[in-house]
Amino acid sequence: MRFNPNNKLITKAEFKSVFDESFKVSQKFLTVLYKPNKKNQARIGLVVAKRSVNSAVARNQIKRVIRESFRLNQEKLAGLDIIVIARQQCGSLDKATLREGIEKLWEKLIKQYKHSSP
RNA sequence: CAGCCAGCCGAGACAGUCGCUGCCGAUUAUUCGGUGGAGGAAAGUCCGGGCUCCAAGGGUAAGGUGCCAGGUAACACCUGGGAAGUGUAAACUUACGGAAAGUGCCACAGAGAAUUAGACCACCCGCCUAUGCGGCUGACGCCGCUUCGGCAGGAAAGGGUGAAAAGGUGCGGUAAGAGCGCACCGCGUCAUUGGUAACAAGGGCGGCACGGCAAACCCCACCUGGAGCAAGACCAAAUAGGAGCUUAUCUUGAUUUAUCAAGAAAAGUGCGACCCGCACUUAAGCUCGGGUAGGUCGCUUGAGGUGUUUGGCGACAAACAUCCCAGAUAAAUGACUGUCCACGACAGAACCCGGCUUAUCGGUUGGCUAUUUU
Repeated sequence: MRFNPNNKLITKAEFKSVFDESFKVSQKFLTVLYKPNKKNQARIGLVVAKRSVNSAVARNQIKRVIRESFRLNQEKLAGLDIIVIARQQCGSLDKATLREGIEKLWEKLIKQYKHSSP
């Protein structure tokens, strides 16, 4: 399974459309916004604010873990535009906990999505 | 063993699987193969440059640097030297120009704090009063000494205050003292010698004048135009209207009723600190095409690295040979599994260099110093 530029949200407009009208799933460290995109692949955008995670190394780490997890799970998420927002305590987590967290969120998201649009 | 200085290395090592990205090649329209892919600080953005765009002139302001010589593209950096200070030493530290141009400040304490400094205690001479003792006298008294107090002086040596009390130590000197005199030290000044210089050395002269603060204003010398890659250049949807050129405004009066004469200006913009000064714009007509989203370039071959030789105490420079070593753009350089060990710090390029500063675990190399022991 590959991870292409096609799988990314790039422009301001794309981000804005998801922020404006979306469904939300969250837990303590992460928030996920999603919106159907009428395509047969998933697209992801990452938001890790400098305000919430101070260290650049930690920011990179978070993005890499989430992107890797998305790559492995993208087939299940096909047809959605997704934005993952890191919350404040995220910088203190280790990789394993973070991966576990994001995987649980994917499951929760899929459940909610299928329930809302049968 | 204790310490000082200088340097080097590291997402701990190896293997496998799955990915991301620049370039090259093939295939061709999305894949495959090869190859490259974070740091010593990539950080703070504190200095100095390159590069890009903007800037008509004059003046003012503001800021920076500050022992000397050199290095450098340049510097607030580096090297060598001087001076002062710290340390037994190796070494380390220093905003290290001017207080004899002017202004200002020197709290508290203290008697007195900066230009004739300053008598609180204690010291000394004199005079007066009192007390005691001694001597002389028949007596009144007189004289000498002691102690206490007062008055008028002398004196900057002692005590005390303070960050600092107006050269220091010693001897002489004196009523007590004092550069009052002398010796040495310090200071000032004059030339000499050594050094490119900062400065140093010894010498002559001067009894000493010139307190500290310039990280207070200030003076002197030198330097600085502004903004930054979201710079800037090019291509270019939807929507919305921009730029250039030509003619000019208002009030009053006169008449030939669309002409003449006189008077009067305002606001904004630009010259990215301010002032002066200057230029342009406002309404109408004509002509012509640009800008936003997004994309491409800028974007990595450079004051480049490595090696050798030569010059120089050194920073560094020159010559020759050789190498190409991240270039992303919501932003790549990663994830998982296994084995082993000393169980892994600080931390992520964003136009590029040279420095400084700050963060930081562990390993390792070389040189040097002191003490103890042999």
